[in-house]
Amino acid sequence: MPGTRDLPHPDAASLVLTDVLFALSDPSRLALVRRLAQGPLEVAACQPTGGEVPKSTLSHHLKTLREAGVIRNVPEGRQRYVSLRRQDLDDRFPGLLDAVLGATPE
Amino acid sequence: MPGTRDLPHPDAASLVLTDVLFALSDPSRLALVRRLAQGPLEVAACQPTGGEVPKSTLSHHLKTLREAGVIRNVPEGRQRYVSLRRQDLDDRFPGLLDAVLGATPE
DNA sequence: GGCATGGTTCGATAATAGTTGAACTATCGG
DNA sequence: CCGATAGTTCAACTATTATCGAACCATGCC
Repeated sequence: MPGTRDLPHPDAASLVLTDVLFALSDPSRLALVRRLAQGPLEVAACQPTGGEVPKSTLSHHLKTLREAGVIRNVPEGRQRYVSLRRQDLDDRFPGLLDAVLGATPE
Repeated sequence: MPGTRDLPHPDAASLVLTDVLFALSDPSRLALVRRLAQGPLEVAACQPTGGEVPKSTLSHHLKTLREAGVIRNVPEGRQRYVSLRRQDLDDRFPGLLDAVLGATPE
């Protein structure tokens, strides 16, 4: 029975602001979100540019972002696609994502 | 020599996004920021409505917000005035504060 | 089936953050 | 000067979060 690999995602209406802010408050997670703003990535491609991070560490950050409702993580064949829940975030917290992504890096 | 009671505040240009997001990611701190959006308060008035919190705990939260550049905390006679650094935040991270304050509480 | 691939989950440990009482500092009113 | 007031800082403890190896689980290909 396929589909057992689906991970739980909060639905758009129940996103909690402080959870989202916390998920975005980590520099490595925020950097990933910026990259996801340009399009979905498979998990392996979520590695920070330059440095290698253990799979388990990366997976943990993905979990934090997913449980806050910032990203979606769906199985696709042997891999998984990670994408930004842009529309859901915009619906729930209008302007928030734009403000975060629009801020100058430093 | 008065003025020794001044606490350090980061200047507007050097605010760090992840620090601001982290400071706002705590429910009790965010609740305080919402109240400060309506005007400055003395520290004693920063107590959460209803429950009493030890002074040291409140002071710690104020420190987190101040060091992130979210609030200003200035001595005024025997007390201190706490205010939201709205203009500085708007300059540095346009739209962020509005999005956070505009979000429906739940 | 057997095995490599792509990832999550578990468990342990290290690091960071929150909570609080007590000590301390500064100011104002007698 | 003395005491009360308004808050910060310190130090100790607890709780949450981050990191990472190892175990585990599906999937796809041979």
